[in-house]
This record gives sequence, C-alpha cells and structure tokens, in this order.
Amino acid sequence: MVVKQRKFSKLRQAHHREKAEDYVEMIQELLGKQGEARLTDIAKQFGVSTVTAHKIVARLQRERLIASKPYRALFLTSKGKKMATQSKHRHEIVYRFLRSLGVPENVAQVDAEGIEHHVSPKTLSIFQRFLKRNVNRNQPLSPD
Amino acid sequence: MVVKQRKFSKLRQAHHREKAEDYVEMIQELLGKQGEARLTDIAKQFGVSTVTAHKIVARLQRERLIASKPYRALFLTSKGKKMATQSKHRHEIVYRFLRSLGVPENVAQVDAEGIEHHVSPKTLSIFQRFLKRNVNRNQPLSPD
DNA sequence: TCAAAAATTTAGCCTTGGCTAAATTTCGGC
DNA sequence: GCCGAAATTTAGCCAAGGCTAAATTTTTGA
Repeated sequence: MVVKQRKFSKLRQAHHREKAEDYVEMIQELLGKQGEARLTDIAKQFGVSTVTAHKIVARLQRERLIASKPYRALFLTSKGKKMATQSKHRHEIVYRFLRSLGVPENVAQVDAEGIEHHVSPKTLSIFQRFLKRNVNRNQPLSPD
Repeated sequence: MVVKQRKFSKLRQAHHREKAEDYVEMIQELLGKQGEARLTDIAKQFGVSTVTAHKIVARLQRERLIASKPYRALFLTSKGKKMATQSKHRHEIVYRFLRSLGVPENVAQVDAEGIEHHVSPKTLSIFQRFLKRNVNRNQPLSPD
C-alpha cells in the first residue's frame, strides 16, 4: 500500500484546492469561449509563465482533474468538470451579490475571485437568499 | 547597491502580505489579551509547529514588522502596529457585515478570516455603509 | 515540403511554508 | 544555585509554485 500525500497541513490543502479551482474554472471558460484550452492562454490569463502553468496543470493531471495528450490541448475529467461547475456557481453568486450591493463591475470581478474560495456553504446560501430578495435592484442602497 | 526581493510575482506578494497580516494581527491580539506574544502561543493559534511559526516570524522581522530579542517575546514595530490595526479593522467590518446578514457566529468568524484579505477598499466601504443602515438589526432578512 | 515560428515540455534554480530532530536558552521549583 | 522542563532556535528534509534556458514537438507559411 502506497501512502499518498503524506505531508499536508489543512491550510496547505486549502491553498492547494484554491489553485485547482482557479485552473479548472479557467479551463472550462476557455473551452466554452474558444473551443479549446491551450496552456499558453491559461498562462496568459493567470499572468504566469507557461512553465509555471504547465507544472500546475501536471499536478492537476496527476489528481485526475485535467486530462490531455502531450503537446495537445487540455480537457477536464468528469471530476474536473464537476469542480469547475461548482466553483463557477459559487463565483457567480459572490459576484452578483457584490453587484447587488452596489460594488462596481471591475471591483466586483476582482473581489469575487478572491472571496469565492473562502465562502462557506452557509454564507453562500445567505448570499443567495439576499439576492432573491433583491431582484431587479442593482443598487439597493441609495447612491449616497 | 544590493537588489532586494528580486523575484516576486504579484500573486506571490499577495499571499505574502496575507500571512504578514495574519501574524501581526495575532500578535496584537495576544499582546492585548495576554500582555505578551510568545511564539508557542502563536504557533498554537495557527495550528502549526513552533518551527514554522518561527520561520515566518523571522521573515517578518527582516521586513521590520516584528521586533524581538532572541528567545524573548515578540513585539510589533510601528509599521507592524499600523498593519495590524488596519487588518483588524477590516476583519471587524467583514465579520459584522456577515453577522448582520444572519451568518452564524462561528461561521462568520471563519469566513471573515478568509474573506478579509480579498476585500478591496471600495467593497469594504460598501460593507460599512450597509452596516450603518442596518444598525440594531442582527438578521435583517426574516429567519426563513 | 520543409524551415522557421510557436507551443509545450524538461532541467535546474529559488523562496515560502510545512515538518521532525536536535541544540540552545530561559524559566520554575526546590 | 541548580536541574529539569519549557521555549526557542538551528539544521535539514519536502512540495508547491515562481522563474529562465534549453530541448522537443507541432503548426504555419512561403
């Protein structure tokens, strides 16, 4: 019996999962928008070198989230798709929640990306409830 | 002329700053609650070994956020105090904001710690505005 | 077609932040 | 004052995620 992933603190794992979510989410987005997900584009989107992107993708392949043949475009496994979809969902809720409070588009975009990984299911459902009760209101609090 | 911090991507720096904020905030809290900040307590609070805590503290000493004599308790420099105070302030707002939405105490505590580092000044001020308009209401949305 | 360009991968380096083991210093009690 | 316990520090290991340089493979255009 091989012991895998011997040394991992919870915090390390958390950071780990965030990266995984960011990458599968991006791949899903590229697949939708461009029809395929190339390493070069991924690297550009994250602002890192292709080498760095490659390393992370290689890890996620080992974890069976991403699949691909050498030198070819990337795909998501069913596990990867599931993660991407859930992650995207969370992202959307956080983004729309911030927008509904009156946070400007560009700011909401950036903040949502940072925040999404730290929102528990409970808080997320509260954000959702808030959204439902604020339909059609983009800025529920008066402008000033 | 020595070049310091040659290699640092923005993302790395961001993660870096988060750790710094967590540590100075914790030290300020321990100073307030216990009168002094010992490495052992910091390690316990973060759930890491004293060795890991020591390494991070050593880095923050190099960055002039923390000061101490060898084998002695830790203090914050004025730079460290400033960072801790600002960080604490952000934390408080995020926490109270979540609570005002109806997020349970324990959940809000955890989520606030994750979220606080990713809230831009603009979003933070919107949270503050929201709070002002919801004084004395702990759960502005009906329980269900 | 086939050579140059582009994309991907590999090799090798670095820092951070995890750990354990072991050394050192300080503290507490007798 | 001193000895053992506790706390701190050092040494040395590992993985992740940065990088550049260089090798390899695929794509493209003349």
